[in-house]
Amino acid sequence: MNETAERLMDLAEAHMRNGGYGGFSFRDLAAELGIKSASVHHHFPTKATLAAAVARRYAERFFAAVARRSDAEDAIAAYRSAFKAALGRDRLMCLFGVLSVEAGGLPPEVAHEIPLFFRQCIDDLSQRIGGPDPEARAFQVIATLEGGMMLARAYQDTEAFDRAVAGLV
Amino acid sequence: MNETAERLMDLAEAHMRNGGYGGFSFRDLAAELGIKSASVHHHFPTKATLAAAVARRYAERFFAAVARRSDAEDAIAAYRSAFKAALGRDRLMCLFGVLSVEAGGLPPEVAHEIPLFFRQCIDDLSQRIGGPDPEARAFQVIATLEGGMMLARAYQDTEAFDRAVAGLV
DNA sequence: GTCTATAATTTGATAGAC
DNA sequence: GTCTATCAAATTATAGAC
Repeated sequence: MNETAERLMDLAEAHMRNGGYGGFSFRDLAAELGIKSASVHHHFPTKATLAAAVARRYAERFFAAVARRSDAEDAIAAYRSAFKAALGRDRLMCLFGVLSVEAGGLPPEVAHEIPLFFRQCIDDLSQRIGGPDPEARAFQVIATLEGGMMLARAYQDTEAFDRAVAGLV
Repeated sequence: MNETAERLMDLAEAHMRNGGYGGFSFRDLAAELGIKSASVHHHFPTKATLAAAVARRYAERFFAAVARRSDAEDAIAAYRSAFKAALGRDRLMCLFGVLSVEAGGLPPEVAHEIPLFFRQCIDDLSQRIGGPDPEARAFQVIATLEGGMMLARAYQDTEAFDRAVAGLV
């Protein structure tokens, strides 16, 4: 993977997680990188291709982060930490949270990635936690974390996330 | 309020809750109504004006529905019912959930409405529920409900919402 | 790998007739 | 209140030179 291609994915990811799929254009990315939009098409033939690649990379990194944290924390705490880290200082939304709500207007190639991410979240988390109905609990945990990110954006305050997810562990 | 204007708001709301603010154009609305896009501008001068009006109407209706349900249910159950009703058969997202994740790319006029809705949710719910820290609990409930809607969209299955929110009451 | 140039389409919006 | 006509800008994407 080329370094320019990776920088393009970084920029596209940040834009999508802040303003959605329709919130940026190839010209935006090009301008921010100091090249022309035609050059962006050299790395990613279409916007859908780019977005799908960004989604796959996001999922890969996310699950690697969760696995890394699972050494020191229990599973729910690991997911909570991973979501909190994704929120970060800029209060960026989870990429797949964005894609879910915009799903009805996305190219099929991009929408295709959405259930893959959430199924892996639920499956992985279900297997790691105990209790009477681990799958239902996993749904609740992921929902609360995604909703917590949303509230942090609505309030423009990371503390809204902390309040929303404090009761999880 | 004109009947055509209201139909335009209905269409715009459905589009936004399915594909986001960028997921429709004035021409789309006009075609679905059998008129021309220039006529849409007669009712709403700009797209931002229309979206802000839709947001205010959505909030008004939502809180009216919650209040109606609060006669027969406790507060958390009333909010859960209202969110479930909003999700409906078409698995439409909560409008303000959509706007929150897209906030970074919205006209200020539209983004302005976002915290108003969530503050009213949290304030109202906090006042109605008991427990040691009702505000933190309200954050958790709203987050779980919004995230539950998101999961229902991701799975294309309303039952994902039910599983996510089952443990709330 | 980047550029210039450009095509084809869509978009938000306006002017003015009926 | 709706229409025709139109505009200016933006968008995705392609062709071909360097």
